[in-house]
Amino acid sequence: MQTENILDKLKQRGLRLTKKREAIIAILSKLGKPISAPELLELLKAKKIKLNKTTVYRELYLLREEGIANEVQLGQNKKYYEISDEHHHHLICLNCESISDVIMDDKFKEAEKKIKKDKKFLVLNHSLEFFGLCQKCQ
Amino acid sequence: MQTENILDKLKQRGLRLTKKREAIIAILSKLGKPISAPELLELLKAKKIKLNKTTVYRELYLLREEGIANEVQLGQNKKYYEISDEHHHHLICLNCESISDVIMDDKFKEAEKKIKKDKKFLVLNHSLEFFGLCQKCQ
DNA sequence: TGACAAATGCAACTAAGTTGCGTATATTAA
DNA sequence: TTAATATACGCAACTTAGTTGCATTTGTCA
Repeated sequence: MQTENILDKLKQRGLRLTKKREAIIAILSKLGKPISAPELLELLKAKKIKLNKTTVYRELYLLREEGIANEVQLGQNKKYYEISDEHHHHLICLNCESISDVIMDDKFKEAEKKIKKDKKFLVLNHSLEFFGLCQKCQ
Repeated sequence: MQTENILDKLKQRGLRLTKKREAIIAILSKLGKPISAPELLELLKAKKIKLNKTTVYRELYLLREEGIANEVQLGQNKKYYEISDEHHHHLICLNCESISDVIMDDKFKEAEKKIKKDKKFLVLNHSLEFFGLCQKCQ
């Protein structure tokens, strides 16, 4: 989703268009891969955009509420955020910690039916991450 | 793996058999599902076994080093630990937060080959968790 | 039983994330 | 253009998970 479209969507929901909000959305939108709150804070600081960590956390929460961003857990002890997009998974390099996306033809529909049948557990979503070595680090 | 077998294995590696170590291993072994360090600490306290959180963290680290326990990330902001067993995945209830195991016939061998071919990324391991509602919470 | 390494405790610390509350600002209606 | 007001933001203090350094205790084996 493009930055402009996101801002329009937020405006339609009665939310304000502030410089700081735009900056956060622009970063998430252009980055194209998950980023953590502390990393986002660093990036904003590097771009000379002053804003408090509370604001960053609240903004990320809001973007999730509005269905614009997703939270993903990538093995570290912090959460990562990315613009909601086509359903995909991640490749996480155990050496350099780089993250990239991977789209898989969904093998899970069938598995989820089986889980419902065998375990009586209703699957609403799933997370799948691959850990290993990226091309550079092999 | 049974508590006794684990203790034998540790002894063979020159590690000591203490009451506290035994208590931690017994809990992990009998529980049969992932538990977090704070939860483990609570459980030990309830059983009147006094031990410091540093010890718990160090013990969990050691058990991982020895290949006896696994660390899993389940969407919360803490890590979970379980005795290493047959490769499996987890069902996590979004309502009551209960966790259970599920074994899937592995669909990933092929997917991992494709990732190697398309992305030049070498997969060493993966994590897959299903989020939804358990039978009670539906 | 004594020596010594392994195990444990304690206190102080870091890092991620949260909460309450007061102030500032974007937006809308006049 | 301005005034009202709800949203956005900052700040300080807090919580929770996890770590580190160092001193003390304890299991094991000779």
